[in-house]
Amino acid sequence: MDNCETCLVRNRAICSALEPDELRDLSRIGRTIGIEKGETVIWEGDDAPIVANVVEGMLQLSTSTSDGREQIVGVVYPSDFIGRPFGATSGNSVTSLTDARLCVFTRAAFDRFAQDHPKLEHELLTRTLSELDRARQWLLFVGQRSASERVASFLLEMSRKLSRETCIAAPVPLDRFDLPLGRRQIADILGLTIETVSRQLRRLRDRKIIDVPGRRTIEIQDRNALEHESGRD
Amino acid sequence: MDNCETCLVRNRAICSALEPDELRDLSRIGRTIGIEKGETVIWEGDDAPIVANVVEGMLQLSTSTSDGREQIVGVVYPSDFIGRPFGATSGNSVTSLTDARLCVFTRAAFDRFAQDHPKLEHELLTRTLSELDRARQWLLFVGQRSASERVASFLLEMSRKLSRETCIAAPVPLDRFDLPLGRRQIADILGLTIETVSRQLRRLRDRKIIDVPGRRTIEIQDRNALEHESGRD
DNA sequence: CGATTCTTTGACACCTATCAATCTTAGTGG
DNA sequence: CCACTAAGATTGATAGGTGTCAAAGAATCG
Repeated sequence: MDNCETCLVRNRAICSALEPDELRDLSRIGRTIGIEKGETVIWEGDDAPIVANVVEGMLQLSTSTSDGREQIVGVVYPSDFIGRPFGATSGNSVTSLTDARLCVFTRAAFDRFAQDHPKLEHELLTRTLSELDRARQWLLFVGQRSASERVASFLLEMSRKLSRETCIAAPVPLDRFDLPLGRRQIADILGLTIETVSRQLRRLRDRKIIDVPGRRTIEIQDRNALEHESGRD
Repeated sequence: MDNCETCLVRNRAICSALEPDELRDLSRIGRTIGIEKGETVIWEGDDAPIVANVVEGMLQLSTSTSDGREQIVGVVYPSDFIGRPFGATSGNSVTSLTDARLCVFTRAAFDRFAQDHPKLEHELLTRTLSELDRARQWLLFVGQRSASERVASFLLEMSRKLSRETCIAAPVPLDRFDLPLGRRQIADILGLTIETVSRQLRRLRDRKIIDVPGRRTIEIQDRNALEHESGRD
């Protein structure tokens, strides 16, 4: 790996659990790669040969059914960990939604390193537990929320997440931002169709809760109303 | 705890990662409790004071929305681990669906023990990773499957799970079994209403794929057809 | 520009939730 | 042992929300 010292996620990724010298050891078995939007780095069903930290960008975790439908089961952001260490096959594909940078390790090397560094494992464990909670929260979301609630929640989440990207110091939700995803992807994330997403955006626009000046630009005009639409979560 | 030697889940729960002497140490900080059907042992939002292994029975993990709807986000079986160690608040309630037996630890004691036993943490980590995969699989399920697919899958899952309960050695799916759940609970698990569940069961019965001799008894008459209904997963 | 891709919009059908009534079962007390 | 009751389950009628299909409208890229 190039230089952990200047790494954007140095203090947020699992590496934060390590001492400087341990970090140097870890850096020796990893390397940073750039990937393009749309690239799939891990395939569902493979026993993926790699694991990685997300340094920059946004990626989707997805599973598909035998009849071709696809559901996005998670979205990961910088500092999140991807891949399935310790020898089980990956249950989902990982595909980048935007251009991205990853700090990757071969699974074998990572497994070995983790074995010798319980602190790292502990950190990974607490993260995984949180991730599990998030997944279950999402379950609630997809299982019981109406299309309008889903779209509203999605916009709010984006507004929060994107602000972290632009300005880590002051995570104030943005009122205007560009979606890094197309309608197709939004629909897959929310478990809806593109048409329904489109119609819901229209409805929010008609009611002056948001504006959609460009195809991918969102401007939140009435945040309270949007939160109300989301079902207050 | 009473006696790990005779414990039903000794070889399947996280304890399986420990040596006999370590196990004895762990047993000193835990104890076995019986709980009744319907009892809630962990409440959503609390920073639950306990964690536990499920020894016997079936419990649900659930989250509820501000407007009172409830979604079951997971079901746990013997040998599964419940609770949220390492100081975060629990994102969901844990309620027993049947009478059950748990092997409980105070969170503080468990956290301390885990710190000194990386093997235990490692085991917990791999389990949590698997659990995460399961949750994401379920997400696909709730997000994209029709009512008939959900009910069919549910019956198949039950047929598998219940056979493990009755005969650990030979996990052959049962063709006739009693559901430990009422319609309300099934509906919550599947993200449907009780009426829809009822109608789907009727439909399967009409087509001679299953029989429902008693309110809670299911008899699978055409397993292939049922698997076909489930969308083959 | 022309072509391709993405998005919006419309009409329609279908699935599931909702509401309401009936039927069944289990539990209770006379 | 038999009403009686309350809870659970089934069934029916209806309405509403989404998906589907089809077409038209923007935007992007060569």
